[in-house]
Amino acid sequence: MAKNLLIVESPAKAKTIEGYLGKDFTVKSSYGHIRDLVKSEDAIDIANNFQQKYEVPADKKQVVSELKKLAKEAETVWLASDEDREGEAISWHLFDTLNLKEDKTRRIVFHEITKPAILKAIDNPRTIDYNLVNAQQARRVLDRLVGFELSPVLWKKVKPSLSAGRVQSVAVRLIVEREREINKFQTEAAFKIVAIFGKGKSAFKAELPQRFAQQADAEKFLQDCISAEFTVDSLETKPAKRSPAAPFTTSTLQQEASRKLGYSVSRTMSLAQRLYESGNITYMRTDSVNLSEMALNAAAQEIRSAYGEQYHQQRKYKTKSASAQEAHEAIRPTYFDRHTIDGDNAEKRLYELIWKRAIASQMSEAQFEKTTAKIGISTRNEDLVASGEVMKFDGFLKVYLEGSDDEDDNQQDGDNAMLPPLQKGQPLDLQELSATERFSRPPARYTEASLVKKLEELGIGRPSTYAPTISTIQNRGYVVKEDREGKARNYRVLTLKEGSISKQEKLENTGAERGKLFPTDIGAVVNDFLVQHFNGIVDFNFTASVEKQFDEIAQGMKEWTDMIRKFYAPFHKDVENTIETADKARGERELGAHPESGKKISVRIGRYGPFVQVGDNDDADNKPLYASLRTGQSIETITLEEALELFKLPKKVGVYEDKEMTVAIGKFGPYIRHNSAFYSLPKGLDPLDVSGEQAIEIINEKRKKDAEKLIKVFDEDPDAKILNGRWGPYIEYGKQNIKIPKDKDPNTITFEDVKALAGEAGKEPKKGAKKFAKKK
DNA sequence: CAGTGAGCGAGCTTCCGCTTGACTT
Repeated sequence: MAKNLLIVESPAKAKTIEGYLGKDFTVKSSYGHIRDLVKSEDAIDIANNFQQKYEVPADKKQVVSELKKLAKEAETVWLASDEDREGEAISWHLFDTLNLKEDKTRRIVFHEITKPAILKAIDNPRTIDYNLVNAQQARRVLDRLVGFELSPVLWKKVKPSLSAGRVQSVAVRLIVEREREINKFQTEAAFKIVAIFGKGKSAFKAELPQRFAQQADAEKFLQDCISAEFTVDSLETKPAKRSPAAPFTTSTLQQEASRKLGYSVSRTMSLAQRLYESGNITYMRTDSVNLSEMALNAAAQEIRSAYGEQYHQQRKYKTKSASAQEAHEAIRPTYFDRHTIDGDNAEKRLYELIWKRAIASQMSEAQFEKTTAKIGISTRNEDLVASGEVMKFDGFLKVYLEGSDDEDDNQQDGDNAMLPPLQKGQPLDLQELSATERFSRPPARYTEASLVKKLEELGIGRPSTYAPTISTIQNRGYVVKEDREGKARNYRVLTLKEGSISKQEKLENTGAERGKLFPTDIGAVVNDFLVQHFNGIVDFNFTASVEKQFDEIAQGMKEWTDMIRKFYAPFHKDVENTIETADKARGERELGAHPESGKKISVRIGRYGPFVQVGDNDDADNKPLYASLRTGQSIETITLEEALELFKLPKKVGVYEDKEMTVAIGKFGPYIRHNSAFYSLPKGLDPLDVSGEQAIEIINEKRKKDAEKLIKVFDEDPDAKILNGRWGPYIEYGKQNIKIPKDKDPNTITFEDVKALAGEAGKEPKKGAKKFAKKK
């Protein structure tokens, strides 16, 4: 029996540490927190100094009972959870739940999983820091109070099942406000002047630093240049350098994997988890950019042997973020000499990204020579500017260049190009001069990753919660991640070539978005409601200000119950006030009057989502008409014309086999409905233009395709079929799709098998039953 | 993927942070 039981938070960490410590130590994991506040209302006794009621959740019962048993048998129990607020609380919960004895328990901490760091920690045990534990309790209690008092207000005033919280509500607010900035953005157009000098290999570009707002001024500029002479007025060459970025934290890894590999935040995290579990990288939930001494040395050795001494430059990075708790190292490869790893493609790519970033962070800077030439125009006062860059030493760029969120492509023009040798006073030969109309751009919509970046800047959320928070706000229907098509836009180009000016009108696509976060109407209404009634909570500085107080509690300078009491009294009053006095929030907006009937047209949120209403509710003679908004439309931006369009559908287009055919637009686009079946319209076909003949054709074609997929229909029930799907045969039974088990042959399956496989859910599974099963 | 949109009422929903698997496709 091992004399010592050492408990860490993560099982992968436990395995590594066990290898360092030898036979005297059993190393186990708590799998994170082992206790939480009970779910019920009485979790916090407000009248009794915010006394909390904790319980061990069902999925942790087994962990706790195993740890209890091992703790009883051990001589000494070492609590080695992370050295931050949550980690300290985990140690305390373990101490309390496992009934540990003070004289048999040691609290130790380390920031890196290396043998010397762990041995050093064991030599320097301490006791549980109750100030830090209290800071965590304050954090936990505050979040519960805010979340569980605010959410029910939304159920009453907006819609059931909604949620609000310190973190998620600010995330939604950022997206709602960004969307409004974009909506009200006024595009400004101006003409950008670009000249091309010289021919062939010695051709280069120069730009006019200022732009012309008016076409006439741009044209005048081109006119003046017809007879002008161009000379190099000045030449300046300056050295420039670029330094590598710090190794990854959770947030920067998510951003860079999104930019360079196109991974969603949750995909990145699950891939990283696999890399961590296979021992290839250090812990992936961290806010630290710090590397251990051991890692610094290993990186140095690898850089020297792979690239040479001149490429190495030791660097220690400091965290910028004030909220960082730095319980771990930065994310780095466990072994720097592994340039690549075994695993699937996605894992490999993420590993290589992590490897390159960590290696580059210990490399020398890249050196450039930047040349700027000013080119005078004999007929004008302005100068054209040409700039070029020559790399003198690649340094860290040999392995890695950080991506950029900036999608601006015109900015980069000519920036990295090389200039031919030039001399001051040299006359230049103009090949072409163009004035192109360019437009100012609204702020960019958030991607998952850029939202994480913003939240981190605001100190809101933690590495372990960025990905879940983004899922939550999408699951609640506050935000959708979508592609949206852009719009065509005309722009003008004036070109001076061979002494004459030509004018052109060109077409470009603008505003197309891929994988961006858009607020829904319900998100906007909930946000406005919270901003109006609970401004203090959804304030961008709320978290920062409570964090400051948590820090004071952690330093023993403040009583946690005092802090919570001071917060709770006015907050609770607001809650009660709002329940009593606030109107129901529906986001209603009047669009105007119907052009023919003069009836009022309005939009608002209803039980089933945003819709348009024509006519008044209390008009007894004429019941109002309703139509749901389509994907991409919102009650904030829909116009009267667009709203009226919605009433043109669904439209009856004819009769086929004695049943009506109706064209409508659903969640997945336009479709024909016939005899309770759905048939999607082919792309490009305007749903308002579909004729009866076209509809019949579409229906028949779909039937033909379905018939090809069909393997068998059961005699006992025609709703039970075997079909050929994307991944092979499967059973369709009513609305349920069932995978064929490996031990069954699709050709010999009987109806009895189908019923057995369908199980309790049966032919028409209840909505609730399915949802429940998924949750469990 | 339709249709719906008033109001009643039972019984439910909900937070943030720390961890992994167990699910289906």
